[in-house]
Parts: sequence; C-alpha cells; structure tokens
Amino acid sequence: MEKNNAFFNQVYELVARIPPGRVMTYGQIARVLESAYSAKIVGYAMSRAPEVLDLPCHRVVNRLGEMAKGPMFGGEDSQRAKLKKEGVKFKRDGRINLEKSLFQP
DNA sequence: ATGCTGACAGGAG
DNA sequence: ACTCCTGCCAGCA
Repeated sequence: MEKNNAFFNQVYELVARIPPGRVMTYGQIARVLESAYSAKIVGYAMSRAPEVLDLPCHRVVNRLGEMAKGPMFGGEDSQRAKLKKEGVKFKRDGRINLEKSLFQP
C-alpha cells in the first residue's frame, strides 16, 4: 500500500476490527478517531482502500443504515445480502437495524 | 497555491 | 417521513 497516510491507516485499522454481524457508520468511525476527520474523509479512505487489506468495507454504512448507491461493492443488493448472511439485522425497508447491529469499540 | 469534489452527518423546513 | 442547506477535512486537477 502506497498510502501510509495516518488517517487512512486509522480508518483501515478500525474497519478491520469490525466483527461479523456488526456495522459502523462513517460518522461513528470519525468520532472514534477522535473528533478529527469528517465522515467524508472516512468514506474517501474506503474508496481508496487497497483490496489487499481485505477490509470489510461492506460493514461500513451511512447513518441511515443504507449502503452507497453506486456499484461500488458489486451492487447494493450484493452488500446487503453479504451483511444479512453475517447476521446483520435488517428492517423491512431494506435498511440495517443500526440499533442492534451497530458496533461500538 | 487555489478551488472543487467526495462511499457523509445533522439540523431545519 | 422526506428534502434542502451547511459543515467537515483530506485528496486531487
């Protein structure tokens, strides 16, 4: 990985600690990293995340419990199925039940 | 160096 | 419940 930048590394490390069946929001991650970076930076870090790190980026969602709209994880449905398979609770809207699946370090 | 963008969040209408 | 506006900070052209 060429980008050994601190923020990216921080985010990667934290995301890597998210256990199966749990998810985190971008804002939550930003807060855990201590007030610093905005949620956007977290998302940006994910977008540039080296796949060799094998980051469970599909466990990172926005505050609505929804995943990114574009075809970034191989399709939103694909990510949703993945999370569901890991035991993440979904509401009938198709959104994640953050109350039950939010991972708090 | 300057400005725009971005896998977002939070408040207000 | 929804939509719109603003703030956030690093990366990139």
